[in-house]
Amino acid sequence: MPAARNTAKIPTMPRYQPARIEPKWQAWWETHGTFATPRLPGAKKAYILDMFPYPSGDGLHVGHPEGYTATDIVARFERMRGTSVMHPMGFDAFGLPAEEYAIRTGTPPRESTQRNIDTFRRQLQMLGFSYDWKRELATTDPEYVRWTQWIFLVLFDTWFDPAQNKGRPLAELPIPPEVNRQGAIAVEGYRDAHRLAYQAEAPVNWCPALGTVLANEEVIGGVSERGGHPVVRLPLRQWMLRITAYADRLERELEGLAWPASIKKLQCDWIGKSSGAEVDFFVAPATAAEQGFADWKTGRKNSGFPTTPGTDVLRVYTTRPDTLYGVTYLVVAPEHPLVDALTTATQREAVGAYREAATRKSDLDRTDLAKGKTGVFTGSHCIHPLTGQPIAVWVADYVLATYGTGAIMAVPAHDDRDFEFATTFGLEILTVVEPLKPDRSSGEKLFTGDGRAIASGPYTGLETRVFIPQVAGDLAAAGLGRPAVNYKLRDWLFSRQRFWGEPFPILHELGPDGLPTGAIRGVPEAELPVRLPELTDFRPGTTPDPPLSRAGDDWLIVERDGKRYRRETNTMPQWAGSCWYYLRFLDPTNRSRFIDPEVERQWMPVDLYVGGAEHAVLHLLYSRFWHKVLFDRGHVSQPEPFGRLINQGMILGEMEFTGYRSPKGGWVSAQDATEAETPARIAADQVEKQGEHFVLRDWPKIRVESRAYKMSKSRGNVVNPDAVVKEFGADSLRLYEMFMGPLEATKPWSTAGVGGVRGFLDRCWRLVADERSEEPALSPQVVDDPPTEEQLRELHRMLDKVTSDIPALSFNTAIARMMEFVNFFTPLSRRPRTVLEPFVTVLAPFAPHLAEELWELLGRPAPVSLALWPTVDTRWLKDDTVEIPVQIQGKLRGRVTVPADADVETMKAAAVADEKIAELLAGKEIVKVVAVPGRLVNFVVR
RNA sequence: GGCCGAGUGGCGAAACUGGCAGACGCACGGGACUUAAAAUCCCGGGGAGAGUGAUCUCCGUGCGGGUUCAAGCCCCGCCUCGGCCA
Repeated sequence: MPAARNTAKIPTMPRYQPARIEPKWQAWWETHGTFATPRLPGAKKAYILDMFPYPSGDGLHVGHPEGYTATDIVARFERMRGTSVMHPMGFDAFGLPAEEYAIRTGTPPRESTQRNIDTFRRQLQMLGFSYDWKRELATTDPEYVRWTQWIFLVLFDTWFDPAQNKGRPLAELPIPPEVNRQGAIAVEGYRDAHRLAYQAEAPVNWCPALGTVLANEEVIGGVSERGGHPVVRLPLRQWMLRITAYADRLERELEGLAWPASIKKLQCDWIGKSSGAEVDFFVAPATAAEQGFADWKTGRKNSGFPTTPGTDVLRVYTTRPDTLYGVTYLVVAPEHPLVDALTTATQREAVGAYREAATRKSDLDRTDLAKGKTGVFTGSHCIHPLTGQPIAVWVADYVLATYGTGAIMAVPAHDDRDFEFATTFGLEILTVVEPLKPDRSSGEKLFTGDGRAIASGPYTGLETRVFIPQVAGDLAAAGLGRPAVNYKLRDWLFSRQRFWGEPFPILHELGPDGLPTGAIRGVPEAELPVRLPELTDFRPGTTPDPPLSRAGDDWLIVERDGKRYRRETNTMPQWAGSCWYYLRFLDPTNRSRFIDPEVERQWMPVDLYVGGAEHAVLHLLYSRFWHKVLFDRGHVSQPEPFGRLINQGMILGEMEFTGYRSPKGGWVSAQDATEAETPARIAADQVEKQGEHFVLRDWPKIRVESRAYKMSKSRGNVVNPDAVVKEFGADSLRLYEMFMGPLEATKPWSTAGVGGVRGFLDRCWRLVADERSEEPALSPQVVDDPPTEEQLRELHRMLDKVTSDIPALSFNTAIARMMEFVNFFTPLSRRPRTVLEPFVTVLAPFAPHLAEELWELLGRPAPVSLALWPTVDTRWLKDDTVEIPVQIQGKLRGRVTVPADADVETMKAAAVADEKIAELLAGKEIVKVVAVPGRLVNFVVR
């Protein structure tokens, strides 16, 4: 009994208990279908989309909820303003990590993927996001794969018509008569060669450790982006997507998008449009070169510039045709088709060895400026089209076969790489451009900027930007060259030799001998999806032969129309599923189409797309490409999928202080630390700031480093959302992540900061709830008094700020303003209900569980999540009077209070009337008075 | 090396179009309540100096210049850090 009395002494106050109210409201929303989205939007729609996550085995990290909370706030806000909101979530579930995990543990990928998805879903639901979970999808769902494969077949059935600058059905591809004459097989070959999805024998990045071919962008510094395994180059039959055909549109149509300028620029640079000219250099025959060149030049004058170069010329691409007179040698890529023809007998051995070595290098190794240049002379010369001089032809791997024409004219005086190469091999350097303004660095032989031509025959004296079009025109007129545009963008290597991806819906015809004939056909739409076979061993092999080729004949071999076919055994890359998921969300259960056109037309485009900047280039570029193809083929109504894009910043780990211990013991100042010293973490209370740096409190001579690091398992600074929710609640996590700083900024985590916003939520609770009652009850301080003018002013200013900050995604300042509101009302013993109710309403998007609970306490019908957003009464935004600063010579010297709408004269009069100002102005001549209504008065005196 | 972004109190930050620098929060200090502590509520915090005092003066947004009546914000030149690309 005494024990019971003891516990009773500590009152069981119904404090703010997130662990109780959060699951309660999540269940309520689910059973009431609160966030279900209608098939078609009403008068106003908002499609608010997160980049869906890859469900890794580690579960959510705190970076995920940052963007997700931002979109959730906007979605909830828009809903409360009567907008039809589409806010779905799903999972990007194919891909390497799941497969690696599966191989490691022997679990089929589908099982581990499903487990990971369940974890992610649980964590997302625990945070109270207002997704319409009925629309959930995973890229691995057979019904989703079906339509991914269907879109592939659209690409397979599309050719790009350069004349119309759009993709068209293959049936509309004009077949040239000479192809037609060669028969049906030739026609099929011609069609296959024009498809947007085509096969090519290409040197690929084969990674033996991962057992797959990787895209160029997945290879970093000669090793795989994932895992850091070595990559070698091998020729292999691959599926390619002709994204280069859309390079021009992908670049130009960026313009109208509300995307960060930096992202647009990244995409633009990735596409890498350059304009310049193609120029033909006549290959000098061993004998009678001069006459041959003269004849060729005459012939060209009459015939013009041929579309494809013959074997008598070396065609180069240059962005600087104005430097033509500075060419001192030519370079062909090791893979260039003319290498053999150009190589003389004496050089054959050296060139052969060089080409062999080049196959073992990645493009990066070859083009990296930091690495030394290599090359071999072919023994041949070409004739300079304008000067008639013989120019030596070299083979060097800094020229890529896949860029431009695979050959360049080297101008060492005006190009970095040519300069380095010429210096290495002692080749001539001819200066033909000089800077317009001779600058300090003259004497340097290399000048890559624009300037004025020198030693350039008839063009001498021209400025670069005049020279280029002029010489390009002259070359074209002479049949020696033509203006040309090039892109850095390569076609997209779309096949992977892995198990855990979408199978290609492609069949390879087999001849009577059981070998492929080369003829291919798509799997009929009605037979989709092509499912992955059940494999007991899904490991990649040691050769590029894909795991699917080990499937039994029951999967591998099919018969159609009396012919035998073998299924394609490559799988699609992880990007495939994420290319179109935003479309499927709109109509996730449609069994007859990938999306209903009416649904697409009414919901698209995505109005707000939030995700990490790591997808700035690839995902966004690939999606745009697919979308444009679907647009061209009439399957979607808009040319671009994502209207407004925001990249949320990275969340770093907690701030760390690092000191350095010398091997002898004792500390070494951070700026003197070397490899010999061991870094050690130091607690925050052991350091203090001294000037620019932090030092040890006890040894102020010892500097320490202070920095926040990226969260990583190895560093042990990963913050787990489950733990944060357990300690502080989901609303606190949401609110803290939004309060940390601007959404797009990189910012360090602070657990104390989470406690801070939790404190705010506690105060919100106490503002409305009675702490002393045994059961949750309304505080007696909440009363039906009419609010005072001052209270209305406070309310409407807060409302105004929050209402304008949410669409601007300035959540940190919106929350700060709500805190001010709470600080204002907390001390009041009588808090008018008519002020608290609108507050709880605007709190709802940020801390939805708490808001629902307070709403219920206030006796209002749930859910506040769908309550009407309060209207700002602008009457209360303006004060009658304002206090404005008065400056003299721009320095603050006093303040005066004037009517808010005071004009310039009134303000001046009020300022000079101020006792102190008058005193300071006495005896001075007023030269000028600057008065900005409502802002300030500034006297300029002499 | 190139491109992009950022440097503001002890810390995260705010400052709308060039107009009172530091809102809001953390941490810290003080007070009220309490036997005490926790919790809560209230108050105070850029720096230096002067004054018994309400106050006053000077300095202050990475560094050096510039434009302007007025610069955290615009211009020129640097430094440091971060991200992406090479």
